[in-house]
Amino acid sequence: MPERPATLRDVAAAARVHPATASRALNPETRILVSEDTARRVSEAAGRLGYRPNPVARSLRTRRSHTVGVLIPDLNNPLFPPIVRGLEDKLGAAGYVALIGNTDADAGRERTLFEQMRARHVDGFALATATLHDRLLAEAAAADVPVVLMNRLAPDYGFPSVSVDNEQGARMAVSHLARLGHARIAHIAGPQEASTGVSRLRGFRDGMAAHELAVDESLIAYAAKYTVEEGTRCCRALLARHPGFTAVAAANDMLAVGCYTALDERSLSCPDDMSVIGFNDMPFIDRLRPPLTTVRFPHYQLGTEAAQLLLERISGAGGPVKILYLAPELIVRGSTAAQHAAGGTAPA
Amino acid sequence: MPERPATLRDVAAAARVHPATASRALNPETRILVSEDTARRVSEAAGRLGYRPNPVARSLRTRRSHTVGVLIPDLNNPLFPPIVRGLEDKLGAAGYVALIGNTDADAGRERTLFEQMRARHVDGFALATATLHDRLLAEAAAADVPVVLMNRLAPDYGFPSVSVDNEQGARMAVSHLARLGHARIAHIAGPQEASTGVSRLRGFRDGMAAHELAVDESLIAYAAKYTVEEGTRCCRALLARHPGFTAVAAANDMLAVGCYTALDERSLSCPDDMSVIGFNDMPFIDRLRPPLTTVRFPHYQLGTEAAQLLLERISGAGGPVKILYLAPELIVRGSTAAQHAAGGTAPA
DNA sequence: TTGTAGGCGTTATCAC
DNA sequence: GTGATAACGCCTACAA
Repeated sequence: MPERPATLRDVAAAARVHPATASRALNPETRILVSEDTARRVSEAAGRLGYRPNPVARSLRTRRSHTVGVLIPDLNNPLFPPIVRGLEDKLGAAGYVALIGNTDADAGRERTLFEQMRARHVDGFALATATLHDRLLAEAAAADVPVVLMNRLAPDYGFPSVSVDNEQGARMAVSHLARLGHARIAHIAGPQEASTGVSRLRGFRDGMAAHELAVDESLIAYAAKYTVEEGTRCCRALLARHPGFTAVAAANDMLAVGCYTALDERSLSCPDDMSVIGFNDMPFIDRLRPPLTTVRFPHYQLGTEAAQLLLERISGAGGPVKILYLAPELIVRGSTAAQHAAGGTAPA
Repeated sequence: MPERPATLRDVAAAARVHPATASRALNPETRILVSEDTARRVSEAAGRLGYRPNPVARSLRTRRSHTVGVLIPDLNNPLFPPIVRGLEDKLGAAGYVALIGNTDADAGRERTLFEQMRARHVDGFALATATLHDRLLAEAAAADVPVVLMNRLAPDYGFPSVSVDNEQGARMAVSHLARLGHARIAHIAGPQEASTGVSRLRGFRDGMAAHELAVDESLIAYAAKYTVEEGTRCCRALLARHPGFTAVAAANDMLAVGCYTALDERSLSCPDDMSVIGFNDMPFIDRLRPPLTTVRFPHYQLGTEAAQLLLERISGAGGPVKILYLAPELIVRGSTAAQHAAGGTAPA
């Protein structure tokens, strides 16, 4: 057991070569430059001494930290853990580690974290916090930092991205409700500064049109954040206006869960009095009361694909910017039901 | 906008001092060594040039990475995100960042991650994966690496730790069931290589004894992991033995959720036919069907306290090793009910 | 094929 | 109080 961890010099000395040669022998890229025999001697010595290259020194020299910054709204939102795991698993296999930052959807916090990560010389960023008009993204683009967007788009800045086809997913949600006989359908829209918010709203409108259903603008509520509380607030507002709707399509599962609370307050039963559909199919949502009908996409895979794209950018592979869409899938559970004659919250 | 980020040399040149002096002026610890006037000139120049110290170079020199390794079983277990957030928030405030590793309760993966993090020169570890007899911990102790244990204990190795008082919590769970009139109470024990598993089992026994209830060993099932699937498997096994029990105390919420599935399979109603109580009060568990009665402790605070203890160890403050216990709290919800005469799964 | 030399950016340890 | 110097561990022209 070496008191002080073995360094390249130690290995070189043990193999009776110059440190530079040892470096070449140990580095896969340059191993060909060194003779078969010395290469073997060096790696044998390295193994014997338990040599581990010092990544800090390597980073200083190569200006690569093998570290990436990951910005998400909040790890407590169950949507993100599987995405982060996908990302970390893929990055880890390539020798990278992720620094996670939670922005709480606060632009100031986001900027602080971004700066701190840049100061730590991360090699790139995976951002799940992009907004459509985003100063941070503008700066990142100007500074030519490798960036990949997760779950959200920001077409103005030309970054690669991985996300579900939100419009398609929202259309599927509306179609499901329409086929169940619902005609007066409310929408709780997500924040309109995020692409998810506007795309799902657009998908909602398209879906309604496809079924020749009228969109009542008073049946669209706008959530300021993707939180349970905002879902409750929006659903309360819709119920207070009380225009006799029988179903709610929420822009994501958190908002849908918030609806449950608002319905409970009025002793309205889901799905008997009101159908609710979400978006994301986040973990455990299938075990709620009632199990939520929702639109699924593969979270873990979103993470691995994002990692893949980011690694490509970091390795400097120019090529065209890839925009990857994952297919949504409708998951029917217990929160939606056929509209029966007397159902709904008919106007007084 | 400087093309190349400003370095300490640049600042020194701009302030017309030697780099070493600039370093002293900028470093809070050594600022007193430098004259009022030059200190001002240097920081002014630093500000003007937008100087950001290069943490990689600093790490190489100081052998401090301002980075800590965090090992947890699985980020997808909803218990961990709030703990990790507490940890990260506290560490971040002190200029540290966390590297998260998911071990999936696999000793091999754990070792690999540990080694990789050591290779990256993390300044310490926060471990939520400790087992009672743990080679990794033995080595960490021998190597004198700063370590703090989260949620679990390992008394043999003398590390500081933060956890809930598991025995007390388990006793509270049993008392709750006993007061509801349950006498034949089953326990789904956690893995016995983890302190949580043995402490909660001991608390279960103590609680039963306190209420003068007999512990039927055939009513104790042992889960190999803290997963929903294991909970289902264990509950199935208990029901198959069918010894007329009316309540289950599970060693954690995941196991309790697994019970729901097993009960559903037999068309047994919770809480009418069977009361179920969990442990942890993890996020969203209050919205399950039925809402789970459980034992709560403050997750976020566990993270912040662990960060605090770790920072103390890293800063080299010797002192006695602190073992911190957080108080458990019983949270009564809909999964437990009074035992009624005809209830339970009476033997055939 | 291997050795030499220099430097990545910072800080510790000397002198002055 | 400040400057000079060296080193942290590694990589890479360039030279031999």
